[in-house]
Formats: sequence, C-alpha cells, structure tokens
Amino acid sequence: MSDREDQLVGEFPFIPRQERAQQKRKALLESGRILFTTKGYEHTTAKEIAAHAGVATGTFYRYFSDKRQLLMALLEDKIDQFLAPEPHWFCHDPVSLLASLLEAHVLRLNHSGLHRVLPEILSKDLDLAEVIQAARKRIHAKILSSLKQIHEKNLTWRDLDLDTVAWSIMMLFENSHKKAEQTGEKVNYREMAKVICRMIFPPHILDNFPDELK
Amino acid sequence: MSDREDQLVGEFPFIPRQERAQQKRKALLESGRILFTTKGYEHTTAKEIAAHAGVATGTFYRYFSDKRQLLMALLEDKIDQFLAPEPHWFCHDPVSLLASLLEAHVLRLNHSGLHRVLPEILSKDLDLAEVIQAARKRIHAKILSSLKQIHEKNLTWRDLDLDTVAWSIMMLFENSHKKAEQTGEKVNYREMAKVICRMIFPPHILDNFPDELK
Amino acid sequence: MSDREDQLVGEFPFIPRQERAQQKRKALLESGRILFTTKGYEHTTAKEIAAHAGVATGTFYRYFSDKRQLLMALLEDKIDQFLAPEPHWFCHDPVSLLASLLEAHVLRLNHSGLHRVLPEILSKDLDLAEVIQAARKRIHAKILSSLKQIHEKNLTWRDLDLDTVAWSIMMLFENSHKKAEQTGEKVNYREMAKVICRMIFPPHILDNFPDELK
Amino acid sequence: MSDREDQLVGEFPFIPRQERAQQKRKALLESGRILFTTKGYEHTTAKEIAAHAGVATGTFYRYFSDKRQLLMALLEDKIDQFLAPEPHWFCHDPVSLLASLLEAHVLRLNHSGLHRVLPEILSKDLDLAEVIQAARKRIHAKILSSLKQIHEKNLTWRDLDLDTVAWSIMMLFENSHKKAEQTGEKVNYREMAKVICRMIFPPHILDNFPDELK
DNA sequence: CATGAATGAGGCTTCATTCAT
DNA sequence: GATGAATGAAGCCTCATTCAT
Repeated sequence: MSDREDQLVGEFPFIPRQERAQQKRKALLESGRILFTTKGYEHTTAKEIAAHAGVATGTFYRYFSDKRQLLMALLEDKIDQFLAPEPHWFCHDPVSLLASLLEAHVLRLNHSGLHRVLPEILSKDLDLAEVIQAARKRIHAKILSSLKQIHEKNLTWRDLDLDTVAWSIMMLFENSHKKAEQTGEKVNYREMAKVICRMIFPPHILDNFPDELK
Repeated sequence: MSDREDQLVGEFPFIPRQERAQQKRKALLESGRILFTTKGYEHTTAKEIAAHAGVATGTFYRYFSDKRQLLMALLEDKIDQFLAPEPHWFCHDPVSLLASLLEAHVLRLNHSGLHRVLPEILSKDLDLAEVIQAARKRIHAKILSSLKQIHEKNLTWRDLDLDTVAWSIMMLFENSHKKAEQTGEKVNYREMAKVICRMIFPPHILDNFPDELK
Repeated sequence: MSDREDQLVGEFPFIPRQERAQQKRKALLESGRILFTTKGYEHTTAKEIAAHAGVATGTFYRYFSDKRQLLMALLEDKIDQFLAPEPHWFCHDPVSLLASLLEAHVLRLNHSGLHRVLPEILSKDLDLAEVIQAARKRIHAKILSSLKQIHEKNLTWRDLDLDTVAWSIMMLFENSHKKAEQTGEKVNYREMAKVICRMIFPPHILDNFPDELK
Repeated sequence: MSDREDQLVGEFPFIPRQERAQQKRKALLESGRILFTTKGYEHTTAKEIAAHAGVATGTFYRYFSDKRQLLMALLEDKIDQFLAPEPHWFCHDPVSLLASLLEAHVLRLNHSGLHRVLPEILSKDLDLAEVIQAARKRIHAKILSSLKQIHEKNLTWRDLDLDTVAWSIMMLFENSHKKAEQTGEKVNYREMAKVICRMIFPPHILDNFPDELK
C-alpha cells in the first residue's frame, strides 16, 4: 500500500509505480486464473491473458517470463489447498469437524478453481508433478499421524490399516468438489463426513465421543 | 500379418482392402494410445502418430478426421472402465469381491493408460466432458441400485446415505490407481476393500455374511 | 533423378518428389543468398526468404532448421574461396599468374556475393568466426609454404619476412574486390599483381624469371 | 566527477545542467561503445545500453534519437581512423615512419574497438556505407598525393602504378589489426613497414634515403 | 529532465490439415 | 488408397520507442 493512502482524503490520486505495477501483475494473475479455469491452460494464450487484463502482450512478459510462470505464481502456496487439510480429531464431534473441513475445502477449491487446471498440466510438467506428489505425501503423512494418535487411544477400529484409511480420506477430500459438479446439487458434507467417520470409528465411539478429548 | 497369408502358396497375394486398412487403423490407434499416454494429448502431433504407426501423415487423415477423433475412437467403450465397475453384493464375501474388482479395475486402467489423458482434455472438450459426466451418472446409479438391494435386506448400516456412499465408492475406485503411483509400492487391494466395506456394512454383517446371499 | 526421365519424350511432366524437393531447397538457398547479400543477414527474415522463393513460411523450416543453417549451407565449401587461393610460383611469369589468380578470386567472390555477409555475422557467431579463423590459418600456411620454396631457391628478397609477406598477400587478395566497389572502375589486376610481386621478388628476378622454373 | 566538486566546501552542490547532461551522454556513449564492440550492434538493445550507463531507458532517447544515432555519434570523427593515416614521406626513414604509423593505427583501432562494429552495419546502412566510402576515397587521395610527391622526386620504382599502390597501402593499414587477432602474437610493425616500402621504393633508395628529404 | 512501465509490430517457429502426385 | 511436401494461421517472445508520472 502507498504511504500516501493515509493522507488527506480527496488528495489527487497518486499511485506510486510499484503499486500500479502490482495492480497490473494482479490483474494478469486474475485474468490468467479466470482464463485457465475457463478455457484450460493450453487453450489460453499469453496474448489473451494480456487482453483480458487490459494490457498489451509485451506487458505480460514484463511480469511473467511465460504462461507457465504465471500459473506457478497462481499455484504458489495454494498447492496444499488442492489436496486435503489435516484433521485434528481431538474434538468431541468428528463428524461435524470433518463436515466443516470438507465444506471449507470445497469452498477454497471453488474459490480459485485452479484445481481444475492441475490435471491438464501434470502430464506435461514433470517438475510440477513432483511438487504435487511431494505435497500429497506431506498431507498423507499428516493425516496418518492424526490417525495414529486416535488409534493409540483405542478410538478406532482395531484392525484399521491406517495408511489405506489416510489415503482414502485424502482422495475423498481431493475429489469432494466433484460431487457438486456432477449432481448439480449442493453437497451434503455431513453425510460425507459420516461416511469417512465410518471408515475410522466403530459406532460406539462415534455415538459417544469420549469426554477426555473434548 | 493377415490370417490369410498362410493360405495357398503361390496364390496372388490378396489381402482384402478392408483388412489392410483395418490394420493401419489399428496401428494408428495403438500409436495414438502410446503417444497420448506418454507425452500427453496436446503434445502429440498427428505427424508423430503417423510416423510411429509407420504410415504417412496424410494416411492419418484417411482414417481419422483429426486427432480428437482418434482419441474418441480410443475411448469408445472404454469410458466406463475409467470409472468403476458395478459391484454385485450377492456374494458371501464382499471384501474379496471388492478387492478383486479393484485389482481388475487398476489393471484395466494401467493396461491402456488412457485415464491419464482424460484430465488433460476434459477442460477443453465439453462434449467429452458431458459424455464422461453421463457415464459417471450411469455408474453411480448402478452402484446406488446395488446398495439399495443390500440396504433393503438390512445388511448395511441403518442410517446409510446411499447416494453419498455410492459416490465415495466410485471416487475410491476412480482414483485407486493413484495410490500405486504415489507410493511406488503395490497397492493392497484387500485393505482398500475393507475400508470400503466398513463404509457399508456393520461389523457383524461383515464378519458373518448371511448365507442366503451366498 | 526420376526413373521416368529416360522415358518417352513428351510425356506428362513428372518430377519426382526428391527432385522437386531439391528444387525448392535450391530456390530457398538462392533466395537466401540474394536477400542476405542484398539486405544483410539480420535484416532478412525467414518469411522473406520463403516468399522470395515462392513457398510458404513453413516450407522454409522443412529444409532448414533456421536462417543460420541456411547461411551455413550457403557457406559450406565456399569459405576458402573468400580468403585467397594458394599461389604456385613455379611459373615463368609470377605477375601473370597472380593477376589471373586475383581476377579469378574476385570473380568467385562476386559470383556469390556471400563475402559481404560474413563480416556481419562474425561478431555474433563465434562458431563461424572460428571456422573462418581456421581457414585463414590454413591459407596463410599454404602461402607461406609457397614462399618458402622460392625463398630457398634464392628468388626472393634476401631479408624477406615470409610470414608478414604471406599475410600481406592474403589481405590483398581478401580485399581485392573492394577496389572495384570503391572506384567503380574495373580493377587492373596486373598492376595489383605487380605490387604483390614487388613485395617478394627483386627486380632482376622479376624481369627475367629463371628458366628452371618454367 | 565534475571538476567543480573540489570547490568550496559547503557550497550548494551545483553542477550545471549541461554538464550533468553531458556526463550522462558520455556514459551512454561509452556504454554503447562497450556493448556494441562486445556483443555486436544488432544484439545490443537500447535498454541494455541505458542500464549499463546507469540511466533509465527513456533517458537514452533524450540524448539519442535511436541506437543508430548513438553509433553515429561514436563514429563521428573516428571514421578516418579506421582507414589509414596519411603518410608523410619527407622523412629520412620511411620504414620507421610507416612502422610507427602502423602501430599508432592499430592502437587507435583497438582503443575504441569500433572498427569491429562497422562491417555489421555497412550492409544495412547505406548512408553510413557512403560516408565510409567517401572517407576511403579521401584517404586514398591523400596517400596518392603523398606518393606522387616522392614519385616526382624519382624516389620510387619507375613503373609504379600509384593508384594501385595507394590502395594496397590503405588495405594493409585497414586490416593491420587482424594479424594480431589471427596469430595471437604481437605484430611486428617494422616487418610490415618493410613490406610496404618494398612496394614503393627500390632498394637503393630504401637503404640510403636521400638527405634532401630529411 | 528522468524514469521505467507500457506498447504492439514483427520475427521466429510449430503443426493441423490439404492436396498433387 | 498412400504419400509426404506444402500451407499458413497462430502461438511465442523481443525490443525499439513512447509517454504518463
């Protein structure tokens, strides 16, 4: 933000270079996001992004070395969002917890829409594929460790294969947005959460979550 | 080589046009499949496919109107495979059933590899996206109907949301191949099957599947 | 050459693929040569060369990977021509010999005109610069060895620095075409040859070239 | 730094506009010279020159209408240097004279390095080509007139073609720097001078230059 | 005056598709 | 039918030059 913004109201609008530039950069990012998610990555050209952002083609290249770099900038720090959040089971009501996590996750996904671009690129961009792969492993490890904690407390099915459950949870999260896309209806996150919980907890635990975790 | 080649010696070599043509067509399809799954759809050119199939560029266009059509021909009748098979629960051992279904599913996927091409195209090819969507709905309906049958027989959790479970099963099937890709290890289909079964059946049913269904 | 060319005269003109292709390649080379020498290398675009050759832009890239490669193809085996020929002094009349060598050299240069393109590229294309440098050393060595032979026969100035003379001869050859360009008149090669001979031979040798060399 | 900076301490720093401007202009010229000679004219961008000179891109265009004009400013008054100096034969030792002229010439050339840029532009810039051409004619005329003077004094070969000799001298001067570039060694200017003198003077003159010219 | 962001024409190159042979 | 050369539209990117601040 400009130093001057907190000055007198009504002053002649002055936006310093950097901020203007940042605005253009942001406009380009936003245009890129919109076009990528609308038409697909390959079918979007740098020229189009620039035009959509209201700048000349050359301006695109002032801010991004190429289309890929713009995409990377869009994905930066967002990758983990596409996968799944780490659940914390220390909660008296895992169903509600998961339901809210799911909802938040789907909202995040749909906010940027970038998750729809990923599949298109992963087959061609091995670097990015590796990054995603690594992120998935990270998330998987986190979920696994969460599961271990409750498993040690005897809260789960006794013969639970934690690795498989963790992976299943991750998959259901990653694809949770597709349900709405498919049916056109609003997703019932609570029901999804119940299904997930059933994979983990025996009914007597679910029905009466132990007080010591509250 | 044609089946007819081992016919009478000295006979004028006669391979019906259609058969030769079909060979070329098949070669093109196979080359397309290999290159699409290897390098991605967009990054594969018609020329490359033709070269890989050992025919001229122009020949490609005799058999296929364009690259997209070749892909469609490849996908033809295969789309359902990418999604999930319809399970039949009338079986004394649902875990084994699902495990074998899962394994067969993953083998099918990896056999053609075409499921890796789909994500790349769906964002651009709305027609195909619709086809896939329709297929998914079909599969979903089938799984749902299967679930209904066992639900009516009181074999499942009483408060099961069949729709959500059907969808979850479908997602886990659709993505089952990713686990191997991620971990590099062989997938334990039995454990995955157990997880899925847990979503459906209460333990007492699972442990002792009723005889009347055998 | 086509198999059909030795067939009946008057047959429908059929030029096989390869030959046609070679014609296009030659047309592109010739167009490249003309445009390079006319407008300069940098100021000539691949598109222009293609247009001048009467083909589409893409055709250019079927025959040449880029502009540089076309130039290299033009220069191939011509580089030595731009420098200087190796004189053979075993001749009863070195002036006439040099005069004819000079004339032939200038004719060669002006035939292709490519020597005018070289200076433009040498500063940017270090690979080519090295090739030229090597060629110059080769020529220099040849001239030097020629000079040594006549020096050993006591035909030259006694205190001749052969290296410097060889180099001077090479420079005068390399630049001989510029005289015509500058004055607009026809060059008097004989006078130039006399000047060169003066650098090498004392007058009594020049006036009466020894018989044993005839 | 300005000459005025060492003036009175505490004085308001006053550097006249023109002087500052001249500093920038000089910096741009110097940066242009360095980059042109290093990377070639076409491969140097205005932005680069400005950056190298530590000014903004736009500033470049305040001082020079374009890249070409900067080059012209660099060449201004230097063109004659690239060609050859006018020798004055009224000297008791023409070899030494020419040797020192040659050395001075090569030093001048290498000082700016701009002679390496010329070839690149001549093919495209007909105006400059004409300027150079004119300069060459001027130099040629001067050398010719020098030669005439000594020719009239019977100091030269009797059958000297003055025009050709003048032109040869000019060529050897113009290209004298190349010898060092090629061999990597230091040039022996004296030997070069001897070669040139041999083109002009008969041995008895060279060995015993007449006193009346001293 | 200085700045450097913005412009957009223009060069390079690829590739889906056509078509003469 | 088969061939593969030819096409040219379209994408990528650079850079000389302008202009608002």
